[in-house]
Amino acid sequence: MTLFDHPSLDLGLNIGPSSMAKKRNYNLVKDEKIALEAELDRMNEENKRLNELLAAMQANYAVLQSRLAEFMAAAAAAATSTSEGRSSPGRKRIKGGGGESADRAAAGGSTSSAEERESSCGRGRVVMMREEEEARPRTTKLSVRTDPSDASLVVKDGYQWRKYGQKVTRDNPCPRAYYRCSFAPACPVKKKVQRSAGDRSVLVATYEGDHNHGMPSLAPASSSDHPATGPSPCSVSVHPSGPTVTLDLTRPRPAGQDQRPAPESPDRFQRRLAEQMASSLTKDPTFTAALATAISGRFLRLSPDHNS
DNA sequence: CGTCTTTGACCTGCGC
DNA sequence: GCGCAGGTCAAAGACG
Repeated sequence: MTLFDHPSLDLGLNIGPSSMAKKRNYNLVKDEKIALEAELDRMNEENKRLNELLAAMQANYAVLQSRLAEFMAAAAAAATSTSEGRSSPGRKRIKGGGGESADRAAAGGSTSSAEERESSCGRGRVVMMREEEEARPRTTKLSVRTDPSDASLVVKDGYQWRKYGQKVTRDNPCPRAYYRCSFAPACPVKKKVQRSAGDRSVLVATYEGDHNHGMPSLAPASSSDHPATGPSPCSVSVHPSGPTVTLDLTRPRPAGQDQRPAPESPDRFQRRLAEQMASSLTKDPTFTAALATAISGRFLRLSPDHNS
């Protein structure tokens, strides 16, 4: 299908030059109008269905996220009870109470027995897990595919970061970069960025903590920092076969959004999605060229030479 | 001149 | 206690 055949690009421009030509094409235009209205109805129906699907997916996402948080907290609590309850060989007493290192042990993954412990320990355990969860800074991971030739350890996520260190770790020959949020002086969020050991084209960013301020890129003054190559879940491109909208819902959200516990309302999400699509389309030179071709094509089709 | 990056030194926790 | 590894500090230099 070419752009000219695409129903959404048929702009309905009645630019016929003479009344004779209009009369001749009256029936044709009428048929076309009916067909377009039918197509519009169909699209509206489909849009409605997709909206419902999107709302359902958002609900599932929220449920999964809360389950994951509960599961992680259960694992941490299980590890704590292990170090307190029994003697753990090969592990020294931890400075300052041992909460942090217990968390690290849990992050390492003693998760197999976590669920059964949770089920056997009852409600008091759950309350304790909640308290631990609040005390511990939240960590999220974000993988971004980049150009393999690009050696920089920069993940554009809309926030302003200040690099304060770089280190080569044992398990990965690629250096790990350490960043702090520099937008607000008191913002406790830290970020570690390192190339994946398996796939060098993938940057893995680990975020720690929650921002105590809004997203700087949402402010008009600093819009230049908006992620151009960042992990936007939506991308729009124009192919010879027509415009293509790619929505990658499998990817995690950017840090600033991901760290908000409450999911966005469907209305807000749709608006943001529409803004992103419109922005991508208007920025894409191939789209504007295709649009110009479609309009000029429409002009030519309605000219007397082409109607005879 | 202010901000940011680089990089070696230092600190801290963990395993032996 | 020592060594190792990850994380952080801070001085120096680059850059706009």
